[in-house]
Amino acid sequence: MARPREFDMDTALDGALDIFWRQGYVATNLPDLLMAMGLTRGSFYKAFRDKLSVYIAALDRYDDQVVSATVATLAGCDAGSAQACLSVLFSPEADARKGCFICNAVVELGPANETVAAKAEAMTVRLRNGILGVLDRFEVGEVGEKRTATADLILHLYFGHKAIGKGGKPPEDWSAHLGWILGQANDA
Amino acid sequence: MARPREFDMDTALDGALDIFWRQGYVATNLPDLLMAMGLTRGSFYKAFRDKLSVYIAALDRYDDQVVSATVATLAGCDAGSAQACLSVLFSPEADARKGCFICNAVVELGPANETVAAKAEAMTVRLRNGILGVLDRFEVGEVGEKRTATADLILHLYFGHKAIGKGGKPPEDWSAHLGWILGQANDA
DNA sequence: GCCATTAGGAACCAAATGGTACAAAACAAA
DNA sequence: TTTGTTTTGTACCATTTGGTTCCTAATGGC
Repeated sequence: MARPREFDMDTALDGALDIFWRQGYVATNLPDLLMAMGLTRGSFYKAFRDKLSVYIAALDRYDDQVVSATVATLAGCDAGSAQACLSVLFSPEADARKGCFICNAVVELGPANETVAAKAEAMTVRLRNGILGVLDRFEVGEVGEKRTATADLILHLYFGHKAIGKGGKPPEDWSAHLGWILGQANDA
Repeated sequence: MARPREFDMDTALDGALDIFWRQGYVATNLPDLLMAMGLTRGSFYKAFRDKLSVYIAALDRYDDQVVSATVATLAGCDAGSAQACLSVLFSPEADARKGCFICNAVVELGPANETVAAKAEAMTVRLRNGILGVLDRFEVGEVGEKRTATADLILHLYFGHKAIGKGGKPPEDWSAHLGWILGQANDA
């Protein structure tokens, strides 16, 4: 009935996520964004409302791809210990300088944009629940309150780990620290 | 011999630090910055080179004021345990939504500005050494390698704590977690 | 092959940005 | 009081920004 679009929506959003993740919102101007998405101005504004809405779409895509994959890995882990399952959160990454997109979004747009702040908060909760699920599965910490505290602790550590990574420190293996925390949670 | 400046340099820099810390670099336009610093365009460009140089001056001021105070508190702490001394890093703050200026700087300008990245790195090292000093003083962890790893762990936790705070979660008391980590470091 | 409909592309635009120029004012020394 | 110097404030400017317009091209149903 009409001319079909030539670009692939998922590919374009992946490109947007990558460059926003890497450079942030304002540091990515429209030409940069268009290049990363592989489309031109006309197609861009035909398919999306504006730059901010694409950023929010990238945030959603991060949720669908990265956060979901992480949570699924945590849930489906068949390793023998909580430490082994949770270590996926701290494994060295190819491009650690990108940091954590959730943290980046909170820092840059969170204070000024309620939608961004809310989505970041939701993703944070998803991660926390994923961690908590592992602790529950392995019965780390006897009582519920202690478990949630431990989950929070690991979540904080995760964010800190990502923040340091964005700062440029070479990624290290932090799984040993997990052992400490989990061991202590069981002892207490 | 000439007309003296009417504004106080330290007060102006404090204002710049506050608004940059709170809003970030790009979200703070020149009128905002001038308002926060309490001076007008002419005075601004007479006293400073440009907006970026003021941001970097604010970074230095953060180092001089906040980081130095934290390090000094850690060094001068006469409490009876490492946990008590280190808990200052996690005490609830009046305005947690500002987050950690080091992390904010790394996220927003670090990837594009080498000076900012270097200064942030230097402050990170200062904090780490401050933590390490406490561990050394209380002989937490038998060997040096273990101590530095523990210091890194606490530093990561600190950054994560600040990141969560900027996200808007109500600040909680995390000193208990310190106990776990430190206890485990001694046990291992 | 026609035609309605939509994508693609380039020229264009208004607004906001950081930064500059310059004149007036305030001060200190002589 | 005069003079030289520096601050202050306002008007102005060039550039970059995200966003719009509008024309052309391509497609699929009839």
